[in-house]
Amino acid sequence: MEISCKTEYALLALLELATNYEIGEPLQIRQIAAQQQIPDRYLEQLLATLRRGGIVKSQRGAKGGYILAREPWKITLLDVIFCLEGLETTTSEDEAQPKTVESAVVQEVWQESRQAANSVLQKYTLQNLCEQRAARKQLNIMYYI
Amino acid sequence: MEISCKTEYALLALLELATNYEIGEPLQIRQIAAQQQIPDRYLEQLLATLRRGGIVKSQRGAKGGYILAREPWKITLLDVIFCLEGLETTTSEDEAQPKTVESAVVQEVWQESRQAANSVLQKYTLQNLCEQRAARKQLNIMYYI
DNA sequence: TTATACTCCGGTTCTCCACTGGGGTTTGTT
DNA sequence: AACAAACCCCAGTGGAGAACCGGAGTATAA
Repeated sequence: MEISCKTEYALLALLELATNYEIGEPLQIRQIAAQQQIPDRYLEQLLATLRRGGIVKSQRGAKGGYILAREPWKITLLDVIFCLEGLETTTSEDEAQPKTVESAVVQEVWQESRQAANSVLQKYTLQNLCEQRAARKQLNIMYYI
Repeated sequence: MEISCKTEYALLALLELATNYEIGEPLQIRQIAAQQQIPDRYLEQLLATLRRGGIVKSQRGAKGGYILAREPWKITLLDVIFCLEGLETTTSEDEAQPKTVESAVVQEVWQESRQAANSVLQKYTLQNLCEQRAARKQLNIMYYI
């Protein structure tokens, strides 16, 4: 139940893109990686996944980089998770049919619990996170006064 | 976010123990393993963990086996999960302090989502699962009529 | 044309999970 | 007391996936 490194990297990068969204200019991988301390070659792969998932758009060539594919308040955290982790598990069409009545019951409860977690993740958008970050940075400044 | 094999095995075994709880006689690993199609040497380790966590009690020697440490309605699914997966992650005292404000915000949301999942798992006890199983078996019988 | 920046592909290292095996030790039964 | 059933501890293996790294392209603004 730990937050995976991959997901955290992706969200940190998306936060950078969200703050730059209104400017309209693309952010480059190098900049994001340096800002958030992420290995750049790895971040490259994550952004490629996000692009295929329709979360971000890429601009090739000089002065290129990445931009959010839509407004920050239209991207929920659940969108991001699904894009990153949802595909691989459902590709091989392994429905994992429960064989016994017992395991069916267990999996039902599990699904309900996962649904509860997802509904929380659906509440939050990149915009929300940006606001929370701003509020928290204000707090940090006040501590130093 | 998949249910781990370990957790499912443990819950299936505990369901067996819960149905036998009123009888008072211990159930042996071999019996549980055969009933629920679990590798017995692996189940042995899981039951040892559950014993150290105070979920089950063991009776050594001939006619020995395992019994629930308390009544089935006093054991929640969250108890079981914590016992199985909670310890290992917190042993090495790696508090994983978020370095940046951004990652702190992300982890806060993550924690809220996990809390939502946990509160669902806390609602359900082994007793509940037994009842659901019984209800579902009735359904299965009706399909055959 | 050229430098920039993304894109595709493959490999490597590392950790964890599911599982197996070989010894023990405890304890009820005979 | 001897025995066997059953738990108990420790150690190792194979496969899968995660986190990276690197090279060789390819598109595109300047």
